[in-house]
Amino acid sequence: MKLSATSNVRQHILDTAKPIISSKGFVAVGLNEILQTAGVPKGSFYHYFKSKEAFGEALLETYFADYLLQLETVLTQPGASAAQRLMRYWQYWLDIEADCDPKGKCLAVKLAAEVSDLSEGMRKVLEQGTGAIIARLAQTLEQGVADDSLRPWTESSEAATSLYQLWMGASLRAKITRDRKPLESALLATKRMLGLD
Amino acid sequence: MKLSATSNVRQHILDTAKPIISSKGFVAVGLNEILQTAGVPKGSFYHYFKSKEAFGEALLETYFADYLLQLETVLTQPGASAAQRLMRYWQYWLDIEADCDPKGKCLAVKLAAEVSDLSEGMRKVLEQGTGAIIARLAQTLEQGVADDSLRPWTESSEAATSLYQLWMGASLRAKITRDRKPLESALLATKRMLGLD
DNA sequence: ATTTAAAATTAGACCAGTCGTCTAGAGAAG
DNA sequence: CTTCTCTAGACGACTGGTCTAATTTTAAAT
Repeated sequence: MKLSATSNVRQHILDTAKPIISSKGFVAVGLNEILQTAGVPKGSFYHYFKSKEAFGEALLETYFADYLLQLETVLTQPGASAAQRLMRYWQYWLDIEADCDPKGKCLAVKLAAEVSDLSEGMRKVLEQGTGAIIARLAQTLEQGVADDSLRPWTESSEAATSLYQLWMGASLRAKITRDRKPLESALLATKRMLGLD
Repeated sequence: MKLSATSNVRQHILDTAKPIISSKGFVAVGLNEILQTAGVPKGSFYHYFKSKEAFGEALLETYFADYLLQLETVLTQPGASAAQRLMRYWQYWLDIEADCDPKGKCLAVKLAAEVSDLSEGMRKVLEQGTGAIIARLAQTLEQGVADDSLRPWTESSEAATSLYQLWMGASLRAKITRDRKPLESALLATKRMLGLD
């Protein structure tokens, strides 16, 4: 079994597609563009994915898997209070989303609106992925309550939900205005909502 | 000059397109679908708009114009405090965005991510439109400070920005989850941020 | 009132591009 | 030497936005 090679090509397609779709969207990008960039013939694509939609689901799945891994490392930095770890996360978010190049930006923000009325499968992955992120944030909020480094205005999972959504909205508006002010507003509001000032 | 008829057809195309694009997005919808639905021949389109992109700009322009008008009536309801008028606005937002049918929903939320990396023209309209909404909200926040019906955590325009973005994010996530919880979280957070509890 | 010039509107051709299919064969594994 | 995975890319059926040329409508002038 050549399973490693199999997943290499598959993963290579996914890796190539990420920055392209991240900047142009899902519908606007054709398979041709992705496959030419990846140097993979079209015939192979349908060996690894049964349709463009299935490919979209896989793209989001791997994206969230990676994201959650990174999130984990940020939120478990040793020698920092829960509040500090959390704020470092938002700071990362700000830096990434304030960058001009859309390639590295959050796929959830980019695709949520476009895709969730279009593909039930992709919508579900988005739902599960964002849910997992929020759950992980809630966990750190709990820790912050325990170590008394922050004081959320409400129950942890409720607070995590609102904070995550606040940042989604800020990122969306940052796409519109093309500057970091929306994100800086979010940072300020976040501090306030966590009782950090 | 048949100027009225001209703008009628033009406006008719715009009106027809709004719900379609509101539910399927900009790129995913072809001119054919819009024009067939509108009963306008394809050849006519380029008489009224110089390109699909120009049409997109016009669509957003009329959308924001209408929106600001409605916003104005909600925020000037007589016999209510600034806080009450503002909360009624968010409640409207919640009701619209929690509805299953995407046709009536906010075009800014639907199109921001998809379009602002794609068309500079549409991005600018989005920027100007959301800016105007935020400015109008800030005005009511000021009034609320004046009549002492609410106590924002920061300067009015900063607060208006964060609130609007919070609701954009909540709407985006409501699209993902297909329920009203994200919006209810936003409502709760809003009340808290305005010192209404 | 009839003709004519001009403008508004439409029909449909156009080609590049879409997703997905399909047949053929290359390459590796057992 | 058979079997199976994977590659190759032409192909079909269709849709995309755009544009030019023709038609219809309007207004003006005789």
